[in-house]
Parts: sequence; C-alpha cells; structure tokens
Amino acid sequence: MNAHPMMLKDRSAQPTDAEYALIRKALEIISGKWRLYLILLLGEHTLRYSELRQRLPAVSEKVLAGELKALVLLGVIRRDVFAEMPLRVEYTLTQKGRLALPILQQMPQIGRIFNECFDAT
Amino acid sequence: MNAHPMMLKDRSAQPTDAEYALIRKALEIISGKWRLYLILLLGEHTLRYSELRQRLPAVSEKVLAGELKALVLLGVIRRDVFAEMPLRVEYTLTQKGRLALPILQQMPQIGRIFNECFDAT
DNA sequence: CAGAATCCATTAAGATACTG
DNA sequence: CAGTATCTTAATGGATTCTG
Repeated sequence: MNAHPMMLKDRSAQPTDAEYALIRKALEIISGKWRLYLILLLGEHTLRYSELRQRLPAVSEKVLAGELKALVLLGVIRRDVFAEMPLRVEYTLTQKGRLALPILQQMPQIGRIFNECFDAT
Repeated sequence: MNAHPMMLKDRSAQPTDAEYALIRKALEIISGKWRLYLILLLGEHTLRYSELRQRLPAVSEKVLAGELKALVLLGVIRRDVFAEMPLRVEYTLTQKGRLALPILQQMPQIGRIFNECFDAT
C-alpha cells in the first residue's frame, strides 16, 4: 500500500540475542495450527498426502499443502515423488526432524500440565 | 475435564483427538512472538514489569501487557502487586510454570538443530 | 510505574473451484 | 492423486496516546 522505503526499520533484530534467535527458529518449526501435529504424525511413519489429509479433517487443501511446503523448506520433512499411476507423494522426517523429534514429543506433556487442576502458586 | 467427542462440534475441534487437544494447549502456552521468551526469562528469576520491558526492547506496551495477562490466565505465571510508592508489580512462574520449564528450556536446542548445516536426508 | 485504549498494518487461516 | 489459484475473513502485531 503506502510504500515508504525510508521507513524500513529492522524490527526483527531487536533483542540482538543469540538465545532469542534460537527460540524464534524453534517457534517457526512448530508454530501454526498444524505444524507440530504434522511432525508428530510423521514421527510415527512416513505418510502420503491423502493419508495426512485424512488425519487432519479440518484443514483445507491450501493450508495443508502450504504447511508441508514450509516444513520441507525448513528442512524438517522430505517430499518424495513416485512417478507411478496414480501419482504417489510421500512425506518423511529428515535427519534433523528425527533429531528434534524426542524434544517435540514432550510437547503434549506441556498440555497435560496446564490441563491439570492443582494449586497455581 | 475431558470433553465427550460428540460434543465437539465447531471447526476448531476437528481432529477429535485427545493428543491433538494437548498439542493445542501446549502451543497456546508458547506461541506468539514473546510468550516462550517471557517464560524462559522468568524461569531464571522473578522480574518486574519494567525489567521485562528492558529485556524485550522491540515489544510494545500493549503486546507485553497482553501477553503477560494471557500467561497469568493460562496459569503459567503469577502477578504480585506491591502497594508501594512507586508501584511495584512482579511476575513469577507458578508451580505449573516451573513444572513445564525443563521441557521448555529444551526449545532453543530445536533452533540449534535447524540452524546447523548438515545433510538433510 | 504499570499498564489500558484506540486505531491501523500485517499475517495466518479457511472455503471453494480448478489442474497436471 | 496431489496439489494450485483466488478470494475472504479471522487473528496477531504494533504505534501512539492516555490514566490511576
């Protein structure tokens, strides 16, 4: 809309903190409504596109395809195309993805802690 | 506390999966640009509002105050007001927050994994 | 000091229809 | 089968000003 090149501020570099940069990267991996769920699903076994769609009934084509593409770009998952008929495309965790998996598998435990009802001091 | 799957009816509850619900709750705790960072900061020591602001130079009043309020509501942190002059308000991790901390402290490691440059198979 | 209120910009998410 | 393309809406982020 209003293009004012002079107004560009580097807002993303504020904390100038290595620790913060790592946190941002980690959040980029798991944030969004489906990324972490996709990673955990693919942590169990390789799945093809249609299988993923069945396991995430609420997600639209655009969002699922977009999230998968983002995860490929981030190096979390790998996309393998098999030139068969009909076409088969499979998604698998990369080495990095498998390395991160043990930590990410603890995330549901976080949810469990905050669903519990005990003294909140 | 567990909802009956049949009662889940709106679009936000589609997977009807207990595991997915835990993931959503976990993401609610740490998502957003500052929540995880705030939790990790407060994991080191109690801080007052102005101290938090200094450690997050890029964040606006509205966002910081809003995120702190959300974290209090979620039961992650506690807000203590001291009727001094000038006013003092301190934020501290709750018991749940301290319980979740060891897992959340691993998150920067996720960032580290995906910043590394090694074979992405 | 520690925020609340207001207004605007940016981004994410979703429905639907269509394609190699 | 495995996605794109397009459009629309919802959510989030941020600057600025004001207050007990």
